[in-house]
Amino acid sequence: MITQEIPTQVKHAELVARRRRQIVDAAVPLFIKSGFHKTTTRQIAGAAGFSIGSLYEYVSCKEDILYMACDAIHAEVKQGVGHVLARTDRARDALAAAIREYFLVCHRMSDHILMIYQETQSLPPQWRKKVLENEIAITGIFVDILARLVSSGELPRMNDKAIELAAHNISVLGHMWTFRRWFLSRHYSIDEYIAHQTRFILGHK
Amino acid sequence: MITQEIPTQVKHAELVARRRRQIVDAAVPLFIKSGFHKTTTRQIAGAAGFSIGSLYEYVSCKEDILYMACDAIHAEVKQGVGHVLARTDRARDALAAAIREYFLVCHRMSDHILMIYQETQSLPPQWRKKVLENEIAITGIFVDILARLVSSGELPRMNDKAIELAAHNISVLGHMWTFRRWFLSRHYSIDEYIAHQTRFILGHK
DNA sequence: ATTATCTATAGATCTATAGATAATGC
DNA sequence: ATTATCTATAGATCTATAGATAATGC
Repeated sequence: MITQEIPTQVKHAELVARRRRQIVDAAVPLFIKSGFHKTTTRQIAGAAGFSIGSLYEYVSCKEDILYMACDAIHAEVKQGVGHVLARTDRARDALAAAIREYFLVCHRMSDHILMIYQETQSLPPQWRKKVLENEIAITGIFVDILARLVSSGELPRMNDKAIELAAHNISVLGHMWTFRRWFLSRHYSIDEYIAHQTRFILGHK
Repeated sequence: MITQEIPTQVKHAELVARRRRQIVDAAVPLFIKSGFHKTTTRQIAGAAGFSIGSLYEYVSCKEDILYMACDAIHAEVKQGVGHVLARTDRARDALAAAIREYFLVCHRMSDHILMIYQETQSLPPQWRKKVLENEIAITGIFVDILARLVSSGELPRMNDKAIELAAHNISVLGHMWTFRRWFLSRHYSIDEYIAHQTRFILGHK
């Protein structure tokens, strides 16, 4: 949880968590709309329903807010995809199902994922590192699925490096829907996109 | 050429072109290092070797500089890949060769391509549109190659939508090397990356 | 004379904090 | 009393331009 990582003078821990949630909920749409740099701390405080002074009781700088926003988005993506792993399905279709689930999450959270692509650079190194680790963790879900299917013989043999790269490819092809959406959505529905990309990933069969 | 699109009071056209090239050459490394918003117009003018006053004789606003920078980068990418098309090779290897050439351009221009991903949002709509059109033009190169190979029977039949999406995938998997480089380059050399991705794209054969 | 460049600054922000006020809980 | 919130603002920028100066070409 973010709450532990950013210092605050406020004692009541549950209040800190609540206010920070308010801050994130206020900030994300603003960052999506105007970008990090053009969004002011006053706007965020206003949208969250308190004053600029109070805002700074819960964060130490504007960058903290961006980090909390990125972290919350990644948490939601993880949660959206995570329950796919729960199904201990070993069928080859398990991969297609996981891809579908993940791509639908990317579709639903298109603006949010795009925002992370655009603003990660604005994070201080320590926060950026954490955000990139989250990205790896999400890719890791696909590494697991692929490895399982390969070892059970549902997918052709691949070495670890090939598996890892395939997992990155799946991650990125999901993101592609978000950062090329301005083009893709004019030519493909999300279902068409998923169908085509699944075929592409599984080897044009 | 950019030169025609941005108004200026300066008469001598060749001077305008030269100064704008200076501006772009000065701005790109600064944008890469600090991002668009944290780079000041003064820094750019200074790095270009003239004053802030002169800078504004050649651009009407800071965003113009970003647009010129993105445009110059895309021109270089196009040029780097374009000469692949010149070879009217119809062998199946033509695709592998084109992928290789393109991925090497992405490798060489890693920082530049990443910068475009991060800063396109900061462009005014009219400039953003042009930058995205450039992106489509580059993808178009792969559409052409794929279409040619399909129609000559070197690649299995695919409908137009599948071809177009495959071309986008190639473009984006090249970009992936730039925006996941912090991870990928620790695990794969660019040659390994190209080898794996070529196999992935051509269908895991 | 005309054109290009420079210096100095107007004007507009925006982040982060200090100090004052309001709300809470023992 | 202690804790949380608010108001007001210090301090630091930064973009873009106006007006003065230097360079160029007929």
